[in-house]
Amino acid sequence: MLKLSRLTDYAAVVMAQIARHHQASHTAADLAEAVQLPHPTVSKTLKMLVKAGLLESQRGVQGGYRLARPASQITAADIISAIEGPVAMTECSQAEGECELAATCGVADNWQRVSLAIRTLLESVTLAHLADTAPIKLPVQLPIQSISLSAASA
Amino acid sequence: MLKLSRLTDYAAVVMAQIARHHQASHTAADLAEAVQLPHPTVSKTLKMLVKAGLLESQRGVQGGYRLARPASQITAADIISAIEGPVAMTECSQAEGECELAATCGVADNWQRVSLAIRTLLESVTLAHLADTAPIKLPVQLPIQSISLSAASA
DNA sequence: TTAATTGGGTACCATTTTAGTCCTGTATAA
DNA sequence: TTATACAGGACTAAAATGGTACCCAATTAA
Repeated sequence: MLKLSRLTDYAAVVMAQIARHHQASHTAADLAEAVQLPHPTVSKTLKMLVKAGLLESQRGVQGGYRLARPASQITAADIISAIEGPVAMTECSQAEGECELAATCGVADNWQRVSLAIRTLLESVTLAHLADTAPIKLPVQLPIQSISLSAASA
Repeated sequence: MLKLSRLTDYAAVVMAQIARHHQASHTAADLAEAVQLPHPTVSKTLKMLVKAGLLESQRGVQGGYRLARPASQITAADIISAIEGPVAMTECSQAEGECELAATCGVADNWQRVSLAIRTLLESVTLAHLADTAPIKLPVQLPIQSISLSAASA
């Protein structure tokens, strides 16, 4: 499936919710209500997003969460890595050559290039795009050109 | 991480191995030896690839596995979906609107577009590319243009 | 026709990952 | 000072994943 974990999904939904009302501060309880998910789970997700620097939090009365920067400067890749860690398709495309099968593998390098292309794609999609109810019409063509999967030939 | 399962990784390595010697028939045992993985695991992977129509098998003496079609006509997306099922980033991007949170979600459509872009990218990478020890220099720019993530605006 | 070879299918178990919950602590504003 | 709300971590339950074993089916050559 190559799919996102459920928590990552929640994170995107919650971030979009905050982005649509970015002027206000949102409590975990309000957000949980808005997106119809259990409070503790939403809370956990929010904490991860704070730790990743995508949200800022304020404790106490009138506290809550706000975007740490404009939605146009937060990418899908940011949200995914906040929850799941770095975007990479294979174990070996993140850690440095720790794979003892490297000798017989023969596809590692090319997987890394594919990985890079996907990462670049995800970096070109912003929270502003995701939160928008209109279809994305972002310039995805452009960043992909800069990938061209031959990047590693340098 | 957005990562492939380990079996998918194995599948890619095994497929690449077969692709590099596509004239011969490969037994599960030979392949397991070549890629240094346990025989039963490789065997299981091979069966999935056969079921997906990417490999053909021949039983009996002198039997083994061969590519069902040229490596240039087998894509990374084919291999991934053979093992993990359809390439999709979220639950709801494969099944038809079964998500009861759709009302409060608000990001489903856009995730689907991202999903589509990734799928198209993976479809543009062939087994021939993966098996090649030289860096991929494939025309990834072109298919991406056809995505442009505005496809769903139609 | 029979024996050896090789894949096919299924069921099972162990491990890991994921998800969800709870508890206790800390900061803040009224 | 008290109610509110986030911070951090521990814990548990559930699910997915990976790996193994076993027995069956097909093919071929002697």
